[in-house]
Amino acid sequence: MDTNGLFRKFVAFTASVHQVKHEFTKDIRLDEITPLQYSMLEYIAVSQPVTLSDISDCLFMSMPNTSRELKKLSDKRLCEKLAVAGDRRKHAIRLSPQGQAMMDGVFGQMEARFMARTQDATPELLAEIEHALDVLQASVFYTERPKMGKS
Amino acid sequence: MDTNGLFRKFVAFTASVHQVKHEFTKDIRLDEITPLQYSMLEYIAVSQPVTLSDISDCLFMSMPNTSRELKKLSDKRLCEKLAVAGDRRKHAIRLSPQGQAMMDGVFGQMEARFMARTQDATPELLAEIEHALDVLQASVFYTERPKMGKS
DNA sequence: TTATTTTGTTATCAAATGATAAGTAACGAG
DNA sequence: CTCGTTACTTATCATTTGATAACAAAATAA
Repeated sequence: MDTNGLFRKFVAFTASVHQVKHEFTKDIRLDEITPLQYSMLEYIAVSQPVTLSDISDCLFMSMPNTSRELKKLSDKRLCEKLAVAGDRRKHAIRLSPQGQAMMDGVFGQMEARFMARTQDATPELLAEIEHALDVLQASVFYTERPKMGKS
Repeated sequence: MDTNGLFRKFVAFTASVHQVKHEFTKDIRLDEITPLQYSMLEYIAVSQPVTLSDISDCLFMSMPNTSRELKKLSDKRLCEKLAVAGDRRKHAIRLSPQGQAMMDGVFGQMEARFMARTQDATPELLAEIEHALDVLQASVFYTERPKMGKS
């Protein structure tokens, strides 16, 4: 079968995803925040609570750099480190109310742009889009299980 | 309808795509090349021939920075600038044979990883994946038409 | 022809990011 | 308790990337 053609579609597709994601977010990044810091906030927003190691693993950043950038976010009052019961080395990282408000605003803008692209879609097409997202995430764009944590 | 749920899937999906793309490419980037330069090479490989402005527009880089980084790629003999008939300001940028060989190797590695994820898929699932890529690219992940060129 | 726009270049500077070494505190095994 | 491991921090340095100003050559318009 034409697996090579499928691979080419995969390449073109990932390029489009990168580009569209960038178009959706490029002009709504507040000052006070670098692109890397934004990606950390987005990750925290979706996966909170997280640990420093989670961020480091998922964003492919070294621990020292993760620590440094997170400190800047904490200094800006955009996220908080809470002690974790049971292991005092770890911190549960969450968005602060300000950080949550900021990310709510960002996601709101993104959602508006997303809906602008889907508003003319029929219910059938919407269902198809949702199904397509599910299929691809399950079969191709799944993320390797990171080495699991403990009990 | 649950457009909000769909948007959340969109957000999770784009995050997965970024991550998987990174996992596919992180350890096959040769020395001699920075991440930004790699993204330029990948874009050139897929869209060649391109102009400097094309790269600048599609990769959201300023012209001066695009020019600088492309010069480094040219110095490394990974791409070539050819004169364009009809407009001597423009250059048709292509991969050099060395650059093409390098990108062939990179895409080969990526394809192996892609196939590792799809080798157990039935022909029906493969068809479904292909259809899903088409649907999403047409309805959500299409890129805005940049201001068109000339005649 | 002259003026304006397009396409690209060069130079310079600041900021963001990556990499490494060294250190600390808490946990867990023996 | 001691030792090794985990989770994280601090400091430092080099590289990469982004931003801006100033320029030049070719095309296009007037």
